[in-house]
Amino acid sequence: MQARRLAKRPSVGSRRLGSCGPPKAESGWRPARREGSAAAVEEEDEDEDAAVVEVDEEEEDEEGGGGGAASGSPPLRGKGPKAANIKREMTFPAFQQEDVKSDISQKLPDQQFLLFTTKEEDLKTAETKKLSRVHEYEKENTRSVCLLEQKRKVVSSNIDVPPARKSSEELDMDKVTAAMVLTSLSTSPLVRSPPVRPNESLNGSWKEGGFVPSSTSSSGYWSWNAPSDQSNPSTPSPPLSADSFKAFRTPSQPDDGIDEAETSNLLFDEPIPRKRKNSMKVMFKCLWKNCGKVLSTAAGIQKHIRTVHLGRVGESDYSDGEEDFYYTEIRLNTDSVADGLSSLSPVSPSLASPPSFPTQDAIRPETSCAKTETKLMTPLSRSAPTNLYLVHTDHAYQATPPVNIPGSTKFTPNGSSFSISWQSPPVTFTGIPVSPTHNRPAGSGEQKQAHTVLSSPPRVAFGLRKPRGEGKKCRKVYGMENRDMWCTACRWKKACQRFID
DNA sequence: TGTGCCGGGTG
DNA sequence: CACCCGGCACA
Repeated sequence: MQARRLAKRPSVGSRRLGSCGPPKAESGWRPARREGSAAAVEEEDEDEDAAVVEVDEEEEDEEGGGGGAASGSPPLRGKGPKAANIKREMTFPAFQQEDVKSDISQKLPDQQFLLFTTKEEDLKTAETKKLSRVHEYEKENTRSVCLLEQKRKVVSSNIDVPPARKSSEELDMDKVTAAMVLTSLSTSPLVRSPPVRPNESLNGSWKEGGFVPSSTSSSGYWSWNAPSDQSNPSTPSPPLSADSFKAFRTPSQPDDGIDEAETSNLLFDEPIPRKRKNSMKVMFKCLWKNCGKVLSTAAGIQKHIRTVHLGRVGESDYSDGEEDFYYTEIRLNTDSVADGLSSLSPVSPSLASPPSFPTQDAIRPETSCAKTETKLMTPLSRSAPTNLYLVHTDHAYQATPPVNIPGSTKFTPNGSSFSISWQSPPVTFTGIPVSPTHNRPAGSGEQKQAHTVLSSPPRVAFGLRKPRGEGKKCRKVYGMENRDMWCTACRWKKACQRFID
């Protein structure tokens, strides 16, 4: 016996080392580096983004543009105005990508015009019209940008958080946005009124591409509906115009407080019936420990994180996306609580989009972080003061704030690893490095997986032993001297089967 | 420190 | 599978 024990001990020791039982052993876990299989995830992320944009449009329709820029930005939320993101913001929804290639080339207004104009002077007229239209919209776009700014100031002053100054990146994004709008205007089949209406056969092909004449087409407006979405058949939103404008909007302008309808009006001089104004203000909160700084723009918060927390003073333009992990987007309801609650309902853009996340929780739990978190009301949202916070974490690794909240996922400041901690000190987490969202080198799937773990109590997550039974046990009842009267389980030092709790 | 019992070894 | 025990967590 003694000899056996002596022989066993070493093996026991090594065994324990390898086992992943109690948290104690886990403290030795080494986190996976964030830099992971970037390529694979990027592709996946692209899909997701496209889907998000798609859904966002649906939601936009539903809210009647009340969300304005606020609801327009979610798909791009959390993506700083980095050069890499510019590319992303130019990414069309999946169906658009298809259509843009095929349909636009066939159905652009000028080409439509060509279809129906044979004389040379008509061609010239078309060219002139086109140019004048471009100039016109250039003016109007400038005007709308000014108004956006104005509106932003008003909204920002309504809440106590001072708006971050528009960074140069944002301005660049404005330019990009304007350019995109102009481009789309010059190529869009119809913005105000089509020079010539397509004939029936053309209509057919438009339908195929998802463009269907709306019920208001008699007034010269066409609506554009995704084939799968027939819920809003008459929403006037020409391809690559209003929606595109929204889609191209930079996340650094999360909420300008401008109605979508207003934007459309500005851009298209269209008397769109006003709908309820969206009262959600999207802010970006720094999740760095003991910081909690809130800025109104992603760029601002990224800059803040880069400079203040990451100490990257000289590389303000450079971003590896790491700072994305350290802030979260919060939706600040400036309306009544009731409205806030309704906004928390599953209609939320990121929540009510099964198509966007076809492989949500059950199938791919690691991709559902943000959503799960929102559903579960994170500590941050719970600790929100008077205003209602709706926390969105689209950023990889970012589930809950790294502030002193037990049970939060956090990322170590060195960025080389992330960790889950149920207490303040982080417990490193081993995970499979998965999808870097966007263009960042790190993975988003990781975060979501981590969050899945967080969604359940730590005991369950770590599979700790069940609560000790408090009833009588054989040992107590019979005593050591009557060990032969014990149940076998007790004799074997297993859970008592005679006095089961 | 005593107790309950998990995890794993041995035969 | 029965049996045993190291060792951990908890009271």
